[in-house]
Amino acid sequence: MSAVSTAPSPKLSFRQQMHLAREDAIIVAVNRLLADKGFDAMTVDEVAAEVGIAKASLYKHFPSKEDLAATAMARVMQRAVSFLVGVDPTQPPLERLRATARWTMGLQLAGEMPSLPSENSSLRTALAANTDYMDGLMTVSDTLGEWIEAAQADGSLDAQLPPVAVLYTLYARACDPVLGFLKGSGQYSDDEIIEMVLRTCFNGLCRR
Amino acid sequence: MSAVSTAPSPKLSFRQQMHLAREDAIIVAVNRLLADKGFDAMTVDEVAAEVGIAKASLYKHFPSKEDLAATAMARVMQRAVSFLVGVDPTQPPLERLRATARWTMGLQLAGEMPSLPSENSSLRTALAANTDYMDGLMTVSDTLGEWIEAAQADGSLDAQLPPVAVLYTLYARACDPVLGFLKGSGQYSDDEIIEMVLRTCFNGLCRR
DNA sequence: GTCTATAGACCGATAGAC
DNA sequence: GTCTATCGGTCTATAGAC
Repeated sequence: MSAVSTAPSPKLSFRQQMHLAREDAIIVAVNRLLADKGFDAMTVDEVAAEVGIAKASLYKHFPSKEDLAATAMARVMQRAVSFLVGVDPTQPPLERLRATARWTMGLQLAGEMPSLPSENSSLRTALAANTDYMDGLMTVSDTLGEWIEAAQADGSLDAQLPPVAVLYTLYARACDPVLGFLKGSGQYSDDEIIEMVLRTCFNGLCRR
Repeated sequence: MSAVSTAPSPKLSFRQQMHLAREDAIIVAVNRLLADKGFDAMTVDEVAAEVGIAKASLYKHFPSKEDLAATAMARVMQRAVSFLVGVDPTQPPLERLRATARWTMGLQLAGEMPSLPSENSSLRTALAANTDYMDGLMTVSDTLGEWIEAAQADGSLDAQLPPVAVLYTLYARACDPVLGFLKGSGQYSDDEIIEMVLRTCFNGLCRR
Protein backbone atom coordinates (compact mmCIF):
# COMPACT_ATOMS: atom_id res chain seq x y z
CA MET A 1 0.00 0.00 0.00
CA SER A 2 2.82 2.35 0.82
CA ALA A 3 4.02 1.62 -2.70
CA VAL A 4 1.04 3.33 -4.30
CA SER A 5 1.01 6.34 -1.99
CA THR A 6 4.70 7.26 -1.81
CA ALA A 7 5.95 8.96 -4.94
CA PRO A 8 9.64 7.98 -5.25
CA SER A 9 9.29 4.30 -6.08
CA PRO A 10 10.03 4.02 -9.79
CA LYS A 11 11.83 0.74 -9.38
CA LEU A 12 8.62 -1.26 -9.39
CA SER A 13 8.40 -3.59 -12.32
CA PHE A 14 5.18 -3.84 -14.25
CA ARG A 15 4.58 -7.28 -12.78
CA GLN A 16 4.96 -5.94 -9.27
CA GLN A 17 2.55 -3.11 -9.97
CA MET A 18 0.00 -5.56 -11.31
CA HIS A 19 0.51 -7.70 -8.26
CA LEU A 20 -0.11 -4.76 -5.95
CA ALA A 21 -3.11 -3.58 -7.91
CA ARG A 22 -4.64 -7.02 -7.74
CA GLU A 23 -3.92 -7.24 -4.05
CA ASP A 24 -5.68 -3.94 -3.65
CA ALA A 25 -8.75 -5.20 -5.51
CA ILE A 26 -8.78 -8.32 -3.37
CA ILE A 27 -8.66 -6.34 -0.16
CA VAL A 28 -11.48 -4.06 -1.24
CA ALA A 29 -13.63 -7.06 -2.14
CA VAL A 30 -12.82 -8.81 1.13
CA ASN A 31 -13.79 -5.78 3.16
CA ARG A 32 -17.09 -5.55 1.34
CA LEU A 33 -17.86 -9.23 1.95
CA LEU A 34 -16.62 -9.03 5.52
CA ALA A 35 -18.98 -6.14 6.13
CA ASP A 36 -21.82 -7.92 4.38
CA LYS A 37 -21.76 -11.40 5.85
CA GLY A 38 -18.95 -11.67 8.35
CA PHE A 39 -15.85 -13.82 8.39
CA ASP A 40 -17.42 -17.23 8.90
CA ALA A 41 -20.06 -16.86 6.21
CA MET A 42 -17.62 -15.43 3.67
CA THR A 43 -16.09 -18.06 1.41
CA VAL A 44 -12.86 -17.66 -0.50
CA ASP A 45 -14.72 -18.77 -3.64
CA GLU A 46 -16.90 -15.71 -3.26
CA VAL A 47 -13.86 -13.53 -2.88
CA ALA A 48 -12.28 -14.99 -6.01
CA ALA A 49 -15.51 -14.59 -7.95
CA GLU A 50 -15.92 -11.02 -6.75
CA VAL A 51 -12.42 -10.08 -7.83
CA GLY A 52 -12.71 -12.10 -11.02
CA ILE A 53 -9.62 -14.23 -10.49
CA ALA A 54 -9.03 -17.91 -9.86
CA LYS A 55 -9.20 -19.13 -6.32
CA ALA A 56 -5.67 -20.47 -6.55
CA SER A 57 -4.41 -16.99 -7.36
CA LEU A 58 -5.63 -15.81 -4.00
CA TYR A 59 -3.20 -18.17 -2.36
CA LYS A 60 -0.35 -16.54 -4.25
CA HIS A 61 -1.14 -13.42 -2.25
CA PHE A 62 -2.33 -14.76 1.08
CA PRO A 63 -1.48 -17.98 2.85
CA SER A 64 -4.89 -18.48 4.42
CA LYS A 65 -8.39 -17.15 4.73
CA GLU A 66 -7.58 -15.77 8.16
CA ASP A 67 -4.56 -13.96 6.81
CA LEU A 68 -6.64 -12.59 3.96
CA ALA A 69 -9.20 -11.13 6.29
CA ALA A 70 -6.59 -9.88 8.73
CA THR A 71 -4.79 -8.02 5.95
CA ALA A 72 -8.04 -6.48 4.82
CA MET A 73 -8.86 -5.33 8.33
CA ALA A 74 -5.32 -4.01 8.77
CA ARG A 75 -6.02 -1.87 5.73
CA VAL A 76 -9.10 -0.43 7.36
CA MET A 77 -7.08 0.27 10.47
CA GLN A 78 -4.51 2.03 8.32
CA ARG A 79 -7.24 4.20 6.82
CA ALA A 80 -8.33 5.07 10.34
CA VAL A 81 -4.81 6.16 11.21
CA SER A 82 -4.74 8.31 8.08
CA PHE A 83 -8.05 9.85 9.01
CA LEU A 84 -6.90 10.68 12.52
CA VAL A 85 -3.78 12.50 11.41
CA GLY A 86 -5.96 14.55 9.07
CA VAL A 87 -8.37 15.72 11.73
CA ASP A 88 -8.16 19.46 12.33
CA PRO A 89 -6.05 19.81 15.50
CA THR A 90 -7.47 23.25 16.23
CA GLN A 91 -10.86 21.71 16.90
CA PRO A 92 -11.69 20.98 20.53
CA PRO A 93 -11.04 17.33 21.45
CA LEU A 94 -14.73 16.50 21.72
CA GLU A 95 -15.31 17.64 18.16
CA ARG A 96 -12.38 15.56 16.98
CA LEU A 97 -13.92 12.51 18.63
CA ARG A 98 -17.30 13.28 17.14
CA ALA A 99 -15.79 13.70 13.68
CA THR A 100 -14.06 10.36 14.05
CA ALA A 101 -17.26 8.60 15.08
CA ARG A 102 -19.09 10.23 12.16
CA TRP A 103 -16.41 8.99 9.79
CA THR A 104 -16.56 5.39 11.04
CA MET A 105 -20.34 5.38 10.76
CA GLY A 106 -20.16 6.62 7.20
CA LEU A 107 -17.71 3.84 6.47
CA GLN A 108 -20.12 1.28 7.87
CA LEU A 109 -23.07 2.58 5.88
CA ALA A 110 -20.90 2.44 2.78
CA GLY A 111 -20.36 -1.27 3.44
CA GLU A 112 -16.65 -0.86 4.03
CA MET A 113 -16.50 -1.59 7.74
CA PRO A 114 -15.94 -5.27 8.55
CA SER A 115 -18.15 -6.59 11.30
CA LEU A 116 -16.02 -7.48 14.28
CA PRO A 117 -15.34 -11.20 14.81
CA SER A 118 -16.89 -13.01 17.75
CA GLU A 119 -14.81 -13.41 20.85
CA ASN A 120 -13.15 -16.72 20.04
CA SER A 121 -13.02 -16.66 16.26
CA SER A 122 -9.94 -17.89 14.47
CA LEU A 123 -9.80 -14.40 13.00
CA ARG A 124 -8.91 -13.01 16.41
CA THR A 125 -5.65 -14.93 16.59
CA ALA A 126 -4.79 -13.93 13.03
CA LEU A 127 -5.43 -10.29 13.89
CA ALA A 128 -3.32 -10.52 17.01
CA ALA A 129 -0.49 -11.93 14.91
CA ASN A 130 -0.78 -9.23 12.25
CA THR A 131 1.69 -6.51 13.18
CA ASP A 132 0.21 -4.00 10.73
CA TYR A 133 -3.18 -4.40 12.35
CA MET A 134 -1.87 -4.32 15.90
CA ASP A 135 0.34 -1.29 15.23
CA GLY A 136 -2.59 0.55 13.70
CA LEU A 137 -4.83 -0.42 16.55
CA MET A 138 -2.33 0.86 19.06
CA THR A 139 -1.85 4.13 17.21
CA VAL A 140 -5.59 4.66 16.97
CA SER A 141 -6.12 3.78 20.61
CA ASP A 142 -3.33 6.08 21.77
CA THR A 143 -4.59 8.99 19.69
CA LEU A 144 -8.20 8.57 20.73
CA GLY A 145 -7.11 8.03 24.32
CA GLU A 146 -5.37 11.39 24.34
CA TRP A 147 -8.39 13.11 22.87
CA ILE A 148 -10.67 11.43 25.37
CA GLU A 149 -8.60 12.54 28.33
CA ALA A 150 -8.36 16.05 26.95
CA ALA A 151 -12.12 16.15 26.44
CA GLN A 152 -12.65 14.97 29.98
CA ALA A 153 -10.19 17.54 31.27
CA ASP A 154 -11.93 20.42 29.49
CA GLY A 155 -15.26 19.29 30.88
CA SER A 156 -16.95 18.38 27.60
CA LEU A 157 -16.85 14.63 28.14
CA ASP A 158 -18.24 12.79 31.17
CA ALA A 159 -15.25 12.56 33.48
CA GLN A 160 -16.82 9.85 35.61
CA LEU A 161 -16.42 7.31 32.85
CA PRO A 162 -13.09 5.51 32.63
CA PRO A 163 -11.34 6.59 29.41
CA VAL A 164 -11.11 2.98 28.31
CA ALA A 165 -14.89 2.67 28.52
CA VAL A 166 -15.25 5.68 26.23
CA LEU A 167 -12.69 4.23 23.85
CA TYR A 168 -14.44 0.87 23.67
CA THR A 169 -17.76 2.61 23.15
CA LEU A 170 -16.39 4.51 20.17
CA TYR A 171 -15.02 1.30 18.70
CA ALA A 172 -18.36 -0.42 19.20
CA ARG A 173 -20.29 2.43 17.60
CA ALA A 174 -18.21 1.99 14.45
CA CYS A 175 -19.91 -1.40 14.08
CA ASP A 176 -23.24 -0.44 15.63
CA PRO A 177 -26.03 -2.55 14.13
CA VAL A 178 -28.45 0.33 14.74
CA LEU A 179 -27.16 1.90 11.55
CA GLY A 180 -28.14 -1.16 9.57
CA PHE A 181 -31.50 -1.43 11.33
CA LEU A 182 -32.38 2.17 10.51
CA LYS A 183 -31.12 1.84 6.96
CA GLY A 184 -33.21 -1.31 6.57
CA SER A 185 -36.30 0.57 7.66
CA GLY A 186 -35.84 2.70 4.57
CA GLN A 187 -37.21 5.80 6.26
CA TYR A 188 -34.05 7.81 6.69
CA SER A 189 -31.14 9.00 4.60
CA ASP A 190 -27.61 7.99 5.51
CA ASP A 191 -26.89 11.45 6.89
CA GLU A 192 -30.01 11.41 9.03
CA ILE A 193 -29.09 7.99 10.37
CA ILE A 194 -25.58 9.07 11.25
CA GLU A 195 -26.77 12.20 13.01
CA MET A 196 -29.33 10.23 15.03
CA VAL A 197 -26.81 7.62 16.16
CA LEU A 198 -24.21 10.28 16.88
CA ARG A 199 -26.78 12.09 19.00
CA THR A 200 -27.66 8.99 21.01
CA CYS A 201 -23.97 8.17 21.40
CA PHE A 202 -22.78 11.53 22.70
CA ASN A 203 -25.96 12.96 24.21
CA GLY A 204 -27.70 9.78 25.34
CA LEU A 205 -31.30 8.70 25.01
CA CYS A 206 -32.47 10.94 27.85
CA ARG A 207 -33.57 14.47 27.26
CA ARG A 208 -31.02 17.16 28.06
CA MET B 1 -41.45 -25.61 29.61
CA SER B 2 -45.07 -25.00 30.51
CA ALA B 3 -45.26 -28.68 31.32
CA VAL B 4 -42.91 -28.38 34.25
CA SER B 5 -44.39 -25.16 35.59
CA THR B 6 -48.13 -25.78 35.28
CA ALA B 7 -49.44 -28.12 37.94
CA PRO B 8 -52.42 -29.92 36.37
CA SER B 9 -50.61 -31.97 33.74
CA PRO B 10 -50.36 -35.41 35.29
CA LYS B 11 -50.89 -37.11 31.97
CA LEU B 12 -47.28 -36.62 30.96
CA SER B 13 -45.42 -39.89 30.87
CA PHE B 14 -41.93 -40.02 32.22
CA ARG B 15 -40.71 -40.30 28.68
CA GLN B 16 -42.38 -37.07 27.75
CA GLN B 17 -40.99 -35.36 30.79
CA MET B 18 -37.54 -36.60 29.91
CA HIS B 19 -38.05 -35.37 26.41
CA LEU B 20 -38.99 -31.90 27.57
CA ALA B 21 -36.19 -31.75 30.10
CA ARG B 22 -33.68 -32.70 27.46
CA GLU B 23 -35.11 -30.17 25.06
CA ASP B 24 -34.62 -27.59 27.76
CA ALA B 25 -31.00 -28.61 28.24
CA ILE B 26 -30.45 -28.43 24.51
CA ILE B 27 -31.84 -24.93 24.30
CA VAL B 28 -29.72 -23.73 27.19
CA ALA B 29 -26.61 -25.17 25.58
CA VAL B 30 -27.47 -23.68 22.21
CA ASN B 31 -27.94 -20.23 23.69
CA ARG B 32 -24.58 -20.46 25.40
CA LEU B 33 -22.83 -21.50 22.21
CA LEU B 34 -24.76 -18.94 20.18
CA ALA B 35 -23.62 -16.25 22.58
CA ASP B 36 -20.08 -17.56 22.55
CA LYS B 37 -19.30 -18.08 18.87
CA GLY B 38 -22.33 -17.18 16.80
CA PHE B 39 -24.52 -19.26 14.55
CA ASP B 40 -22.08 -19.95 11.72
CA ALA B 41 -19.22 -21.05 13.93
CA MET B 42 -21.45 -23.20 16.11
CA THR B 43 -21.58 -26.84 14.98
CA VAL B 44 -24.34 -29.25 15.88
CA ASP B 45 -21.67 -31.73 16.99
CA GLU B 46 -20.61 -29.20 19.60
CA VAL B 47 -24.19 -28.81 20.74
CA ALA B 48 -24.59 -32.56 21.07
CA ALA B 49 -21.30 -32.86 22.95
CA GLU B 50 -22.26 -29.98 25.26
CA VAL B 51 -25.58 -31.58 26.11
CA GLY B 52 -24.02 -35.02 26.29
CA ILE B 53 -26.25 -36.72 23.74
CA ALA B 54 -25.77 -38.02 20.22
CA LYS B 55 -26.17 -35.71 17.28
CA ALA B 56 -28.95 -37.82 15.80
CA SER B 57 -30.96 -37.32 18.94
CA LEU B 58 -30.91 -33.60 18.31
CA TYR B 59 -32.72 -34.22 15.07
CA LYS B 60 -35.49 -35.99 16.96
CA HIS B 61 -36.17 -32.65 18.57
CA PHE B 62 -35.36 -30.18 15.82
CA PRO B 63 -35.50 -30.63 12.05
CA SER B 64 -32.46 -28.47 11.28
CA LYS B 65 -29.69 -26.36 12.73
CA GLU B 66 -31.58 -23.21 11.80
CA ASP B 67 -34.67 -24.45 13.57
CA LEU B 68 -32.60 -25.38 16.58
CA ALA B 69 -31.13 -21.91 16.85
CA ALA B 70 -34.44 -20.22 16.10
CA THR B 71 -36.16 -22.16 18.88
CA ALA B 72 -33.39 -21.23 21.28
CA MET B 73 -33.70 -17.57 20.38
CA ALA B 74 -37.47 -17.76 20.63
CA ARG B 75 -36.94 -18.96 24.18
CA VAL B 76 -34.85 -15.90 24.94
CA MET B 77 -37.55 -13.73 23.44
CA GLN B 78 -40.09 -15.48 25.63
CA ARG B 79 -37.97 -14.72 28.69
CA ALA B 80 -37.93 -11.10 27.62
CA VAL B 81 -41.73 -11.05 27.41
CA SER B 82 -41.91 -12.57 30.87
CA PHE B 83 -39.52 -9.97 32.19
CA LEU B 84 -41.51 -7.10 30.70
CA VAL B 85 -44.80 -8.18 32.25
CA GLY B 86 -43.02 -8.38 35.59
CA VAL B 87 -41.68 -4.83 35.48
CA ASP B 88 -43.21 -2.64 38.16
CA PRO B 89 -45.88 -0.62 36.31
CA THR B 90 -45.85 2.10 38.96
CA GLN B 91 -42.32 3.03 37.94
CA PRO B 92 -41.99 5.93 35.48
CA PRO B 93 -41.56 4.70 31.89
CA LEU B 94 -37.93 5.76 31.72
CA GLU B 95 -37.09 3.62 34.73
CA ARG B 96 -38.90 0.69 33.17
CA LEU B 97 -36.78 1.08 30.04
CA ARG B 98 -33.64 1.37 32.09
CA ALA B 99 -34.52 -1.75 34.07
CA THR B 100 -35.09 -3.62 30.84
CA ALA B 101 -31.74 -2.55 29.42
CA ARG B 102 -30.05 -3.53 32.66
CA TRP B 103 -31.67 -6.95 32.49
CA THR B 104 -30.58 -7.60 28.89
CA MET B 105 -27.03 -6.57 29.71
CA GLY B 106 -26.94 -8.94 32.65
CA LEU B 107 -28.14 -11.67 30.36
CA GLN B 108 -25.34 -10.94 27.93
CA LEU B 109 -22.66 -10.94 30.60
CA ALA B 110 -24.03 -14.27 31.81
CA GLY B 111 -23.44 -15.66 28.32
CA GLU B 112 -27.11 -16.26 27.67
CA MET B 113 -27.72 -13.65 25.01
CA PRO B 114 -27.20 -14.95 21.45
CA SER B 115 -25.25 -12.62 19.23
CA LEU B 116 -27.53 -11.35 16.50
CA PRO B 117 -27.08 -12.97 13.08
CA SER B 118 -25.58 -10.99 10.24
CA GLU B 119 -27.94 -9.37 7.81
CA ASN B 120 -28.24 -12.21 5.31
CA SER B 121 -27.73 -15.29 7.45
CA SER B 122 -29.86 -18.36 6.92
CA LEU B 123 -30.83 -17.90 10.55
CA ARG B 124 -32.74 -14.77 9.62
CA THR B 125 -35.20 -16.64 7.43
CA ALA B 126 -35.63 -19.32 10.10
CA LEU B 127 -36.36 -16.63 12.67
CA ALA B 128 -38.84 -14.93 10.39
CA ALA B 129 -40.60 -18.27 9.95
CA ASN B 130 -40.69 -19.00 13.68
CA THR B 131 -44.03 -17.72 14.95
CA ASP B 132 -43.00 -18.00 18.60
CA TYR B 133 -40.03 -15.76 17.94
CA MET B 134 -41.94 -13.30 15.80
CA ASP B 135 -44.83 -13.09 18.26
CA GLY B 136 -42.42 -12.45 21.12
CA LEU B 137 -40.55 -9.88 19.09
CA MET B 138 -43.78 -8.07 18.30
CA THR B 139 -44.92 -8.13 21.92
CA VAL B 140 -41.60 -6.82 23.12
CA SER B 141 -41.49 -4.13 20.46
CA ASP B 142 -45.04 -3.01 21.21
CA THR B 143 -44.44 -2.86 24.93
CA LEU B 144 -41.15 -1.01 24.65
CA GLY B 145 -42.68 1.26 22.03
CA GLU B 146 -45.40 2.32 24.44
CA TRP B 147 -42.90 2.97 27.20
CA ILE B 148 -40.69 4.95 24.85
CA GLU B 149 -43.53 7.19 23.74
CA ALA B 150 -44.66 7.64 27.32
CA ALA B 151 -41.12 8.56 28.36
CA GLN B 152 -40.90 11.04 25.53
CA ALA B 153 -44.28 12.50 26.48
CA ASP B 154 -43.28 13.02 30.11
CA GLY B 155 -40.07 14.71 29.03
CA SER B 156 -37.60 12.19 30.40
CA LEU B 157 -36.55 10.80 27.04
CA ASP B 158 -35.21 12.84 24.12
CA ALA B 159 -38.33 13.62 22.09
CA GLN B 160 -36.37 14.59 19.00
CA LEU B 161 -35.39 10.97 18.39
CA PRO B 162 -37.84 8.84 16.42
CA PRO B 163 -39.22 6.16 18.77
CA VAL B 164 -38.04 3.47 16.40
CA ALA B 165 -34.47 4.74 16.71
CA VAL B 166 -34.71 4.44 20.49
CA LEU B 167 -36.16 0.95 20.17
CA TYR B 168 -33.39 -0.21 17.86
CA THR B 169 -30.79 1.32 20.16
CA LEU B 170 -32.14 -0.66 23.10
CA TYR B 171 -32.07 -3.85 21.04
CA ALA B 172 -28.51 -3.14 19.97
CA ARG B 173 -27.37 -2.44 23.53
CA ALA B 174 -28.59 -5.90 24.52
CA CYS B 175 -25.82 -7.25 22.28
CA ASP B 176 -23.34 -4.43 22.82
CA PRO B 177 -19.78 -5.71 22.43
CA VAL B 178 -18.62 -3.04 24.87
CA LEU B 179 -19.75 -5.32 27.68
CA GLY B 180 -17.45 -8.06 26.46
CA PHE B 181 -14.58 -5.62 25.89
CA LEU B 182 -14.80 -4.29 29.43
CA LYS B 183 -15.19 -7.76 30.89
CA GLY B 184 -12.14 -8.87 28.91
CA SER B 185 -10.12 -6.06 30.41
CA GLY B 186 -10.67 -7.71 33.77
CA GLN B 187 -10.74 -4.41 35.60
CA TYR B 188 -14.42 -4.17 36.44
CA SER B 189 -17.12 -6.25 38.03
CA ASP B 190 -20.21 -7.18 36.07
CA ASP B 191 -22.29 -4.66 37.98
CA GLU B 192 -19.79 -1.89 37.35
CA ILE B 193 -19.75 -2.72 33.66
CA ILE B 194 -23.51 -2.65 33.42
CA GLU B 195 -23.77 0.66 35.21
CA MET B 196 -21.15 2.22 32.95
CA VAL B 197 -22.80 1.05 29.76
CA LEU B 198 -26.23 2.04 31.04
CA ARG B 199 -24.84 5.47 31.81
CA THR B 200 -23.38 5.93 28.34
CA CYS B 201 -26.57 4.62 26.79
CA PHE B 202 -29.03 6.88 28.59
CA ASN B 203 -26.84 9.86 29.50
CA GLY B 204 -24.40 9.82 26.60
CA LEU B 205 -20.64 10.25 26.57
CA CYS B 206 -20.82 14.02 27.03
CA ARG B 207 -20.89 15.59 30.41
CA ARG B 208 -24.26 16.70 31.70
C1' DG C 1 -43.06 -58.59 23.15
C1' DT C 2 -43.50 -54.21 21.15
C1' DC C 3 -42.28 -49.77 20.32
C1' DT C 4 -39.73 -45.61 20.80
C1' DA C 5 -35.55 -43.12 21.42
C1' DT C 6 -30.72 -43.34 21.50
C1' DA C 7 -25.92 -43.77 20.01
C1' DG C 8 -22.49 -44.10 16.92
C1' DA C 9 -21.26 -45.06 12.32
C1' DC C 10 -22.09 -43.23 7.98
C1' DC C 11 -22.97 -40.19 3.61
C1' DG C 12 -22.90 -36.21 0.49
C1' DA C 13 -21.81 -31.63 -0.19
C1' DT C 14 -19.04 -27.87 0.39
C1' DA C 15 -15.20 -25.05 1.56
C1' DG C 16 -10.32 -24.33 2.55
C1' DA C 17 -5.92 -25.32 0.77
C1' DC C 18 -2.61 -26.19 -2.86
C1' DG D 1 -8.63 -28.70 -11.19
C1' DT D 2 -7.92 -31.66 -7.20
C1' DC D 3 -7.49 -33.24 -2.53
C1' DT D 4 -9.04 -33.51 2.02
C1' DA D 5 -11.35 -32.21 6.18
C1' DT D 6 -15.40 -30.90 8.16
C1' DC D 7 -20.12 -30.25 8.85
C1' DG D 8 -25.09 -30.82 8.26
C1' DG D 9 -27.95 -34.49 8.04
C1' DT D 10 -29.32 -39.76 7.96
C1' DC D 11 -29.36 -44.82 8.84
C1' DT D 12 -29.40 -48.94 11.70
C1' DA D 13 -28.77 -51.81 15.51
C1' DT D 14 -29.74 -51.78 20.39
C1' DA D 15 -31.28 -50.68 24.99
C1' DG D 16 -34.94 -49.74 27.84
C1' DA D 17 -39.78 -48.22 29.06
C1' DC D 18 -44.40 -49.93 29.03
